[in-house]
Amino acid sequence: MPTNPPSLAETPRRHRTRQRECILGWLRATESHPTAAQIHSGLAGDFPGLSLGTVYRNLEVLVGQGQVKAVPSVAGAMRYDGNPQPHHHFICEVCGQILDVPFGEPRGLRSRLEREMDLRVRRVSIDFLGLCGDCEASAGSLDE
Amino acid sequence: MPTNPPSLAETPRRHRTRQRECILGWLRATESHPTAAQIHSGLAGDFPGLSLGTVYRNLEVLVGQGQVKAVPSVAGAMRYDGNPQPHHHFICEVCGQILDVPFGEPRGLRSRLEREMDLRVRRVSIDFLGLCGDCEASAGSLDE
DNA sequence: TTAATAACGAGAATTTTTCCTATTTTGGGT
DNA sequence: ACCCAAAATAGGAAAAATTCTCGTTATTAA
Repeated sequence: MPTNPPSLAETPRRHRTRQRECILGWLRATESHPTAAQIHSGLAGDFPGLSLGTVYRNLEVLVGQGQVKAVPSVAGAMRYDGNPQPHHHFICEVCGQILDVPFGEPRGLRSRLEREMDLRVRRVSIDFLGLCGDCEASAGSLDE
Repeated sequence: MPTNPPSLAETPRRHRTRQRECILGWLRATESHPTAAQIHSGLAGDFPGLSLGTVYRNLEVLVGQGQVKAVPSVAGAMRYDGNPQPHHHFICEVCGQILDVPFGEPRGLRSRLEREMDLRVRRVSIDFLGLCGDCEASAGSLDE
């Protein structure tokens, strides 16, 4: 059950709603790559009645439009990223924090795969796993 | 809630159990990067009473030992990979299939990040997203 | 204004994952 | 071979994450 088949057919004409704009705005305003539940409670102040289902529904739409990226994590819930620019992530294996990586995809990577494997690459996602500065500092003293 | 803190302390002495060996064997024998539920039902013939909890528990152990890799997916459940060698994945956005990529990490990638961002990289995971050969063939005629 | 329909909120339903408990298995000494 | 404590198991309950249903409301274009 993948998300978006590459069909360009019948795209519904989206209505602009306060809810969707707030979700997108909130996501753009944070660096934290939150879960759907975190977005929901973060918005609870402005939207006393915002439902979690609405958050999920809109994230799906925004991901489909390419305005938001879904970041699957090795542990726990899906994280969402309001940065639409192509970029990669560093994930701290201790605290779970996700950081944006300030450089792009190595040149020639996707064409190499397409050349070797008869398939079409549409995007490349690179995750760096390790210890963030803080966690390295506090763990470094114990085992090394 | 990340999986394995980098503590090298108290590793319990594992017992060898038929269940765990079958899970690992089954995973090594397939190319398909199955979910925990698929492993469970795939093994149901040999183990009439194998519980899904046992599958999850053992996968967790095997991942901790580095014998199995957990592959988070953009949509749906966690996938598991019995190939312990460092390698990367291609994921078909249409059929969801996961394929192993026959080459490794571009040189200098992790050191570049460590140089730029004050952190420790322990591994790099590259996912190529796109259309597999079959799906490209059947979709190519519609929208292109 | 009105018709068409996208989106909403609430909650039920599903799916995925973890946790708990009594019971069984394991490996190491006897 | 027998005993023991630690570790693992099945099974089911429970929690967490996500999707779906449905009656209602909001948005858009005509």
